[in-house]
Amino acid sequence: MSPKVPDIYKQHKKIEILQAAEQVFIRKGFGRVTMKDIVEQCQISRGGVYLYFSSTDEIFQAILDWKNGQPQQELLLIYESANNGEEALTQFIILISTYMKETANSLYRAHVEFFSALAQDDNRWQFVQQRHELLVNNYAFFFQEGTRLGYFSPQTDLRILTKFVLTWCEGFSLNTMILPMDDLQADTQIELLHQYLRQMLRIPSF
Amino acid sequence: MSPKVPDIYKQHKKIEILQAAEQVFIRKGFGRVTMKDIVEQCQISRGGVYLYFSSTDEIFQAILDWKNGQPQQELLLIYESANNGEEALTQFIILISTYMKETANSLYRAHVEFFSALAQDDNRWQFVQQRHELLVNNYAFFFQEGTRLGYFSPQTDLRILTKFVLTWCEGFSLNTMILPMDDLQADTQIELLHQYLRQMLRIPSF
Amino acid sequence: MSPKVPDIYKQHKKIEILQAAEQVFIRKGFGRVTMKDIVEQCQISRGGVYLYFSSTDEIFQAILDWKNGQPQQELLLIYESANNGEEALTQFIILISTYMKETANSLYRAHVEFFSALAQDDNRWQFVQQRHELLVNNYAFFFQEGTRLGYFSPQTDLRILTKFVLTWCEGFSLNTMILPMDDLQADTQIELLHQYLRQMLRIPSF
Amino acid sequence: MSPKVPDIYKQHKKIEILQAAEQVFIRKGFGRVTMKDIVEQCQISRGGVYLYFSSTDEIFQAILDWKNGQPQQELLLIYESANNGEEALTQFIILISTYMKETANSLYRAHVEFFSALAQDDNRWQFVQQRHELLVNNYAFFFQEGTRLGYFSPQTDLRILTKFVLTWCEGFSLNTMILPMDDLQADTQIELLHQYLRQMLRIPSF
DNA sequence: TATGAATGAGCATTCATTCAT
DNA sequence: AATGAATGAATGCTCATTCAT
Repeated sequence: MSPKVPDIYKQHKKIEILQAAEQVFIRKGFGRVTMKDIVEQCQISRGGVYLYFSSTDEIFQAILDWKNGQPQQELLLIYESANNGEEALTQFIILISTYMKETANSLYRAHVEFFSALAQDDNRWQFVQQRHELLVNNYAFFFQEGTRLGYFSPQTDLRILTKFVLTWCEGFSLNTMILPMDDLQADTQIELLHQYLRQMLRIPSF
Repeated sequence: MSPKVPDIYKQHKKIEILQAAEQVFIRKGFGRVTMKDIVEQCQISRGGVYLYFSSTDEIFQAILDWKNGQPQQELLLIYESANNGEEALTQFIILISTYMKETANSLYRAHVEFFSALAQDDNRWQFVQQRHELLVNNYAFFFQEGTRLGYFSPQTDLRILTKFVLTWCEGFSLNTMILPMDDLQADTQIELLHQYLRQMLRIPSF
Repeated sequence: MSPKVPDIYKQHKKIEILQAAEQVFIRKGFGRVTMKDIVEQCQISRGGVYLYFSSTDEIFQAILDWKNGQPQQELLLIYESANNGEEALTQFIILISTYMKETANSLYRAHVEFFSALAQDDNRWQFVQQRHELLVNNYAFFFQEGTRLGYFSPQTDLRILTKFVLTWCEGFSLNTMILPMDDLQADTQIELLHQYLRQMLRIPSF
Repeated sequence: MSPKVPDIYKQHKKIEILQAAEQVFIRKGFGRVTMKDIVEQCQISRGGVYLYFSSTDEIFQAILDWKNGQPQQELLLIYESANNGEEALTQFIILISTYMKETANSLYRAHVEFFSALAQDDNRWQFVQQRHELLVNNYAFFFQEGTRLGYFSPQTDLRILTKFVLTWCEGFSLNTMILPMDDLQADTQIELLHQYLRQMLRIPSF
């Protein structure tokens, strides 16, 4: 009756499956992925996968949870190398533009498909919303920390500014999926964002 | 020799199907829609629908084409009622915020799902890209017209500004699908956009 | 009540359909032919064809009947140019080898498919058998006529010899469909048949 | 790691399906057979059959392959009981006439339909041709063996004679499908073949 | 725990046939 | 007589899910 196999083993097996499944989702998006795809990538039997997860939905969500457990530390590392607001902001811009440009070959495609396919009565909206909340907190903290360090003198509420920026980033990521970089004029757009933030954060000249 | 039933009839029938299908796509998104759903909504027989369209993909694309055939005239109507740049911009903001807030219950969800599910070797990317191009042209024309009328004195390239704004709008629409308006702080974000545009278009004070 | 359109018109229309359908059957064989194929080839409406025939089966059979109405006169024409048994037999061999080699691109393929697909309880076996009977009669008559003319001195019953020859021809036609002429060694085989007949008909030397 | 269910099991299951399918093909010919028919005859689920074969075509071809794997040994067994050419030839005639008379209730019908329905661009012609080649080799070997044993003194190339005989047999099999034995005068025709072979093989009188 | 053969519900698609015009 | 849009039964095929081993 008592579990013979310790939870740690189960956890390990689960992660093994998630890693394999992630590759599938990156490759095929969300909706076209079948259990067969995942099973084949895992090198585990059909029934085996079902012992741990009972649908592609569940697996995908588990991947997102798992990834959330590895929060972006990179943002705050900026302050270890930047000596002033200008430098910090520049590094910030470089960082997020790197993220955004990767979307075409990342889990992002599947992610967008996943929640745009969510039925309105689905009970996973909460999950999606919490994820978004975490993201906002993470980014807002970057600006707050910059302000605390005297790098930024924001002329507006930082949380709302963060949301504004993330909204733009969301759109940019989406467009990255659709358009060639040229059509998007990616770098010029990013430069506009850079200017905007420089101004909104009223970075002291020096 | 001449067709008893003119092409206009076929066109009408097609549109009948598209209208029904649109309801289905709004309700269920893109990927979960089956021909059966559409057939049932149409009140036409299985074979009847196949007479006009041969897949959900084709129907969805036809809906987008059909909608594209009714381009947004509203943007340019603004200049018929607005007396100065400030008024024009305000009306512009109101208009797009209306559009964006509607996304949750519109075809937008299905649209996002449609292209995020597009396989990389799909030959419909071109279609999606052309659609985007049209949108950019449409919006850019609004700003150009405002400039020609002396309402705006843009301090930056209008086309790139348009893209920047549309990028943000894309993100906003997406977030509208995910988040309750409150979490999104929709109006406050829109206000930020308003300020940004007011400044970038250097609307002359009066 | 009385027919406004004379039968002659109906006949003409029927033959129009049969001619078109024959092309389809030659191109596609029997089983893969749909009413749509025939309708498209005819340039007549779907319903129009149904006024005259109600299935592909019926059409195919009508084609065979129609063709049967044009019996092979060529066999007997041989006696108008041949001056002796040897010449008659040679012309006979040339004639049938021509027929048989044509099978790949003729109605023969469809014909074989048609009756091999005939269900055992089908009431069209009789039709097929009558057709075969006609064929035997036609060929037997050639040999009888040759005998009457003193060209042949058959050492066996002519009717059974005819059947034997036709059996071989049937197999040869079939193989023509399957094999390249080279593999079949067509001409060498035909030469064997020639020799066999020369002997069985005991063509007087001269 | 090692498969719990060995390949032998899969092979067995395949053969189970083929046996059931063969009954269906014998009963219905080739073209009218649906997967549903085969599924029902197998007493296996729809998906179950698809696990092993993905179309009726594939199944039919597998049946032919499987049958080919059991080559006709009977021909050569003749030489174990026959004491001279006359006896060998007589047994040969009896054997093939038995084969040919069975065609009406055998797979032959389906076989004829199968290849007469083959589209010209089909890649299975090769398969059909190889099958024919095998058949020729098999029969030719019989005559060669008889010659080696001194039973036959052929006055013509044995391979071409084999082809000639097989051509006739093909036609006879076909006619067996179409005609009642009486109309065909089967035994009399076979007697003609017997005489012909006796002569061509110049069986030494004794 | 783990396996993978088997299941069968469910959707896509075709096509002979009808019928209002 | 002729049309061709419309029908819906029938089939092919896939895939999530189960279960005996």
